[in-house]
Amino acid sequence: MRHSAKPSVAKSSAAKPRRRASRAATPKRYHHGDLRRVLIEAALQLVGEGGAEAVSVREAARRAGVSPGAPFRHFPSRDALIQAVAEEAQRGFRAEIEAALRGAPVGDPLGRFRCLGLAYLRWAMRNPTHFEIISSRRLFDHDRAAAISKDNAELIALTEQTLAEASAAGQLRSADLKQVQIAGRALVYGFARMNIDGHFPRWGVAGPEAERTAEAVLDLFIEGIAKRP
Amino acid sequence: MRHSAKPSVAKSSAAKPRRRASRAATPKRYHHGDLRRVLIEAALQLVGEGGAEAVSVREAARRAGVSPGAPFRHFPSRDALIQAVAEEAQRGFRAEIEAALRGAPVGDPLGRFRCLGLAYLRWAMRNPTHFEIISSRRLFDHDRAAAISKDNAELIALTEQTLAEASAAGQLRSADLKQVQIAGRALVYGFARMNIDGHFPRWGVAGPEAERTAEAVLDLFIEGIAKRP
DNA sequence: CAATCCGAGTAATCGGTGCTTACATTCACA
DNA sequence: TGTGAATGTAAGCACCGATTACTCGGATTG
Repeated sequence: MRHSAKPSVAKSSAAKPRRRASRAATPKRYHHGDLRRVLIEAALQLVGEGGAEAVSVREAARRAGVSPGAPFRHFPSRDALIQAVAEEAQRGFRAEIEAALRGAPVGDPLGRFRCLGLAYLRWAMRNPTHFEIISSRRLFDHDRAAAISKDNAELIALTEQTLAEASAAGQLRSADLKQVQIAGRALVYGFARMNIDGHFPRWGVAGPEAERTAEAVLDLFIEGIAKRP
Repeated sequence: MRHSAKPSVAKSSAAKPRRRASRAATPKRYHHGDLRRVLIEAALQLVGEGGAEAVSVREAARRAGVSPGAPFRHFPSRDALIQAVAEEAQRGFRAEIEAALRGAPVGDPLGRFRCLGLAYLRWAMRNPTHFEIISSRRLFDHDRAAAISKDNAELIALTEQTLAEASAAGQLRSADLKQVQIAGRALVYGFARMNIDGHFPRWGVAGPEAERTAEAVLDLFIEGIAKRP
């Protein structure tokens, strides 16, 4: 926020300095001990409260009980802080995808493709702020975040490969795999963003219902691309 | 932007006051004449340059050649300015949709549905900043923008009705029209947002190619929901 | 034509923001 | 036990949105 649209989030849970677990307890130290970690958590909290643009370095510092300049010892800029949050989120996302893939059917590529889509949607619905922060290019410089770009490229390659296997197994109707892949991505991305952007209330999709709708929509798409007798 | 990430857009095309067309020309007047209009245009320009969050009242005023406080005579807040921009964008969007619908086949509901999707995608691809500003709920209060909400509801009802006609004509495979509608919306919305959010470069979709890809992806979806022999 | 009303501009100011610099404190290792 | 590096604070810059008191000048009147 710029300033006065958020007039006073302030002064609530500030001033609770932590220290290394291996040290004796003294309630107030000059050195924080784990400020970087706490700042990331505070930023994540701020994302959840008002969107990624609402992350303010000062407010994060305030919540960490530290002076406004302190965060810049750990992050060269606000963007770098947000990028760190994004890397955190990306790790969680990747873990979810890989877990889902481990539980996917082995001899059924299209079924694996469905699992991928389902994991994508489920994670996005349950962690909308995390999803938002890794999805929009404007929030930070994706080119600098090598880990995130690499992760994304690998996941894209993974779906590509899965689709290719499905095609080779004769499970697909269309021959243009690239179009199928982009369409699938647009579908899940669009669904996840509709959730973030607050479209679902006017579509009559309530919160808890959204995850089931997500699955139904994904199945609709997959039936659409599958070869039928 | 918050401040120094955009250090000096300034001082370029400022100080060109306009006046009512029906008046004689005097190059500098105390009263601007059409400040509201010029501010909306400047804001639209700013959206195009740095995203909707980069719209700054001061910069808009600067480009209109007017003092920083002047815009608040026309808009009670920054959000109100952005909302005015959004209403402008929504008018253009609606006009595009209606034009496409006039040129759509009459006896072919699914064909009309395709026309709707195509118009949506084409407008979104050609006016990404306009699309962005009406798509995200966080940028302004949609509930206050009655015109936009009404427009949206009407367009949603239109696609619903078109789908119902297609279903009645036996053109659809699935019986759950609501899911088909949401899936279609997620597809086109996701595609449009992928464009805005800068995803296409890493998908190997270049700029001019995007519009053709959009059409192909839409056709893939429609074939997927259509009843086949 | 002159007086005046009031819409629409200016100038100054406030608090909030990202970020930088100079300084202070503490930790960890020699 | 010192001492340098790491990490905090304090102060201040430029910018932002928003408010207030003022001032200008176009249009409406008598």
